[in-house]
Amino acid sequence: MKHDFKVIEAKWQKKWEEAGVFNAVDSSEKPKFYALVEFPYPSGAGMHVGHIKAYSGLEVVSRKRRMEGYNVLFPIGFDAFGLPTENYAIKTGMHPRKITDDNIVKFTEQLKKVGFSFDWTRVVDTTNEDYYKWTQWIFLKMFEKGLVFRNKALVNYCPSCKVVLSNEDSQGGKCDICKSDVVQKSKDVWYLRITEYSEKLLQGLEEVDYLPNIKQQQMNWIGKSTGAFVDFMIADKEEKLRVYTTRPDTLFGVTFMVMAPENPLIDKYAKEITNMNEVEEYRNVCAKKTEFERTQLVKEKTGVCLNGIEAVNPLNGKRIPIYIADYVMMGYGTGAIMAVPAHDERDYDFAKKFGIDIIEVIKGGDISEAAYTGDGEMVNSEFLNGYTNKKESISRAIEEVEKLGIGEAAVQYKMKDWAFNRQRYWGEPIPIIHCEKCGVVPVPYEELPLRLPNIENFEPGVEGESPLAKIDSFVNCTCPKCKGPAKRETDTMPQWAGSSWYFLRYLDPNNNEALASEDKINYWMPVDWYNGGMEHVTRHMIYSRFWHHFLYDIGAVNTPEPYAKRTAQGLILGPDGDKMSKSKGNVVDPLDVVGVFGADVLRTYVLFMGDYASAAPWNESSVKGCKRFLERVGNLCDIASGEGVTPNLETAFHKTIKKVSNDFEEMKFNTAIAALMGLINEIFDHGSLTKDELITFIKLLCPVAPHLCEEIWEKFGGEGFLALASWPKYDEAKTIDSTVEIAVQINGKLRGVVALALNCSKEEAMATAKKVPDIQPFIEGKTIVKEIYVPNKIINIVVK
RNA sequence: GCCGAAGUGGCGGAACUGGCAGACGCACAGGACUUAAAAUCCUGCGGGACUUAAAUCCCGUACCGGUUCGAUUCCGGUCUUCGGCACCA
Repeated sequence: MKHDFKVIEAKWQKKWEEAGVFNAVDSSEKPKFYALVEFPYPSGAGMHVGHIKAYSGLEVVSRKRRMEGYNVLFPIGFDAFGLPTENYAIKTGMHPRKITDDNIVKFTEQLKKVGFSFDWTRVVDTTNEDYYKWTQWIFLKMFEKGLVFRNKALVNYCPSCKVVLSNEDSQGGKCDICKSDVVQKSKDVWYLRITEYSEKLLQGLEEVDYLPNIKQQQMNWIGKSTGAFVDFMIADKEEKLRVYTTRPDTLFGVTFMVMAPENPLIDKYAKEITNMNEVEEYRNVCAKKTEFERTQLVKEKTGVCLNGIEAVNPLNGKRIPIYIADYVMMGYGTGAIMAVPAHDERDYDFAKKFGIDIIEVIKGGDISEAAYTGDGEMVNSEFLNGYTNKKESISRAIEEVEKLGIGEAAVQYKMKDWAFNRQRYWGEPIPIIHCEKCGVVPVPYEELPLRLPNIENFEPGVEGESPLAKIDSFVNCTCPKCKGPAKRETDTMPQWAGSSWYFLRYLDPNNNEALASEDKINYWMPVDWYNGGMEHVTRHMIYSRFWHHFLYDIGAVNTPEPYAKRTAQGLILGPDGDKMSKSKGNVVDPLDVVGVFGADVLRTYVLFMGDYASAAPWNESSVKGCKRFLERVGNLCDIASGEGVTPNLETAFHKTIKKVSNDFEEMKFNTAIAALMGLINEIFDHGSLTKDELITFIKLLCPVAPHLCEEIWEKFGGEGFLALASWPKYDEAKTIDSTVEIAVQINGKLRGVVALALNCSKEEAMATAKKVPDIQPFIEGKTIVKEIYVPNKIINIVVK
């Protein structure tokens, strides 16, 4: 039976929407299931096949859950603030509001055409003032709790976008948006103190079910290291020079100190330093380098000795020189290090170049050749001599350092505070007022939302100021504290702000009193399963976990961790195997596929094309294969008659129900679909099936190709929607064949196959195997050394 | 450099806990149907040897070695690709 996909897809999409089949209810006798996918940025280009794959995974799981009797929340929304829209506004003169609204309409239409089972009554839009009111509210709460601070700092600045970027947005020294080189610039920056949550974010990973590589990446990003602070003294001064080290047990191997060029201590002792000219010159050279140049390109060590001052090793009183060098960063640890050239490659290179002593304190290498970074016996280290266990020697060293009052055990994290402002229009205004008298004053809660003024010119200022800085009516205000004249902050929040809590708003999208009501949060949270891209693991995922931990600490949510489980889909590559991109011209438009083959085929293909978590290239021919499969499913209607079970197919059906049920849970959609293809091949080989079996088949396929399956369900008199019908059950006993074909090996080589009764005895199995004609020549006249029989698996006869 | 994942036919990919490697799909080849093509259906399809054919045998999961009756799977080493981090003390 042929089904016109254009007709049936439109028909069922309309019916589902009218009946509200996929609308979640906020309390229910049923168990709840909250499935979350990363909401799209509504770009002008429209949907990408990548979106389809990203949403299809939990789409299938959500549909299965509904059929299993869960109350499912599977929402969608739009993460709509951001630079591409603003840049488009600058180019075309259109207002970002208009662009965003148009794009949201377009995306909504496109998503609906694919038949996703989203709850369309809960759509959120981060640029809606009723939404960003609460983004601003969270910011003010953080401000209140001291997690927001302002600092003049060298920041990553993109000269092309004219915008300050966070470390996360400038990975590799390139602007995440336009890919131009990022430069360092001194700016007033608003920071969120995410570092306050480093340990919580790390610990939290232990309770959640994330894919191991996701956890690993987050751990690397947080970058915890344990060690100690140690105070060296500057010789003849009352000045401590504190360093951080992971190997306090190598203190006796310290032969010099290095400070970051920016270290303010240098200025303090400028008078003492006899070669200050040289020092200043070096500092200037360093300041011109970008972070990228400093960390990526420079392998040759450079630096300058601070003549006139020296440091003192607190354990043995030795005087050692102090250098400045750009291989030491101001932003990590204390901005100064103790150098142990014998056991650190960087210190070794530096010492060799500057002719500094190298003292071995760990045996095992040849320090005349290279730094030795392995383990070994401690030497030349007084009370540490003889230790061979690194852990023990470190804790002994820390013990001593603490006893002498010259330092303490310490922990450091690589993660830095979150630079939170952007000099842009299309973002949430930062609700802060600058008053000459009162300083920085938060906008009172009751004045939220602080609305974006309606403006016409979106160009940033020449110095990179926000376009809002030009709007006097926005800038000029009265101070909430002293009622005197004051000025508003004109920077806006970064794109990541709105997405840091959106999953809470889905629970209660129209609430005017709170982010979401307590009851709804308690009912729905945490998200049971979150799926998205690997590219968001170190940004969106870290940020939103941070916000959620904070909301938990102020009692606004019920759990510290927002997501119980996190998975990720792999990219869809272009047909040429390269990443899809406009410039390469290898982009596949999902709507083209829907137009030619239909949504069911598109959905089936993106799930069948390969392992869900891996990247796979698009292949038009393979799409046709999925089309053929669905047509064959339609053809099943012609050969379905009668009720009950077909004896020859019974085991195949039970096996398939089991496989599909399990595979969907493990996101192994490709093998689940393969199993259904295998089953349909068997059915056609057999020539007929019962109506009951057909219903089972379409129930299993429904999460993947719901339109076709609903249509068949209706034709065969199904009541209500197939989307809400019961998920098929299998009988474990019936998934097993009564006879098994097992391989017979001689000396581990396959020589024949034998059919045996299930769980048959070893004697019987061996006797049967030895009678097989293929086997006989191999055992005739030989001595049987060993007989191996693994029931239902294998027979192996070892002969000599 | 460090951390993680992976390497299987012409292609995308299967293979439970160590037990018949290549499921399923694509491509390709042959056949049926057709005036013809498309579509559909049937058959074959890792490489090699031998053979009219059937059958049979050998090799084969990046490479080298090991453990085992038996290894794509476990262990040691090497190479390659991808992702992340990176002068982080």
